[in-house]
Amino acid sequence: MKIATFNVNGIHSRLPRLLEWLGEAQPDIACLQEIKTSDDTFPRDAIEGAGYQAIWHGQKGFNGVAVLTRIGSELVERRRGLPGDPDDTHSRYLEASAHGLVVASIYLPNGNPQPGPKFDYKLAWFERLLEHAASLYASEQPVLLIGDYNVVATDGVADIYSPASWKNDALLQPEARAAYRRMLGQGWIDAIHHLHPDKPIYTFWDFFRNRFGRDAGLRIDHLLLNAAAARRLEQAGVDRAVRAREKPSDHAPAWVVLG
DNA sequence: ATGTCGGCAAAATGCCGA
Repeated sequence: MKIATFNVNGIHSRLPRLLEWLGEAQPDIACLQEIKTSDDTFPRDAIEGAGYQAIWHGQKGFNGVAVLTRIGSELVERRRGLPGDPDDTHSRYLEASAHGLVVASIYLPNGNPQPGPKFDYKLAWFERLLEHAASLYASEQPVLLIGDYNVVATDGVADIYSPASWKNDALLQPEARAAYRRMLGQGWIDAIHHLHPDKPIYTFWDFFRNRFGRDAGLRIDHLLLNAAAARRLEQAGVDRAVRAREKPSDHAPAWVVLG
């Protein structure tokens, strides 16, 4: 069973790349982020043409998350949006049951510039995620919280090519890292780190300054597994070739295989 | 400070968010 996450950075512009990747990678479940579309303009027909059904939580112009599974398999929405703030208008969380798993597509706020209200929102959103994640962790069902966490866990080369030019960025700030560590402290396993602890396996390369060409990448898309899911973890990786194609997203798909 | 994208409003360029 293959479960993937892909920040597409605009599902309309990225549709050729997305369909091509679905055909090649054949994930059983795919979580998408930054679909940047209203609910009524989600490209359902094109995705069905590739053999996938979807649920989505859209938003005009920004954010937006989706969960895809193969047509005919289980896909039941459990929750859209995190509890804890009824005034939050951003579409950043979508949780589903699929293939006997609980899976959530997560688009954590970027938080730049920091300090400031956007960084405060990032930390407040993270607190809501932590609270909800604690209740999910204890599930006897396998649970996967996967997506763009917008956090570089450490300054190590497995997480970032070089922290120097990012040291003031929201993705590296101690408060964001502390929140991510608290997720791990609940017991969640960071699948890529767990299977490849010392290897640079980046998921994002900024469009600026030829950063993909120089492999100046960051690992910010994470697949967090509860104990029931981690017991079944067999493989984890990143489809970095997708980032090298024409009109790519700035992220590459990341995935796990569960037995 | 700078660079490059996607998407939007609204007239084709400037804005925001990343």
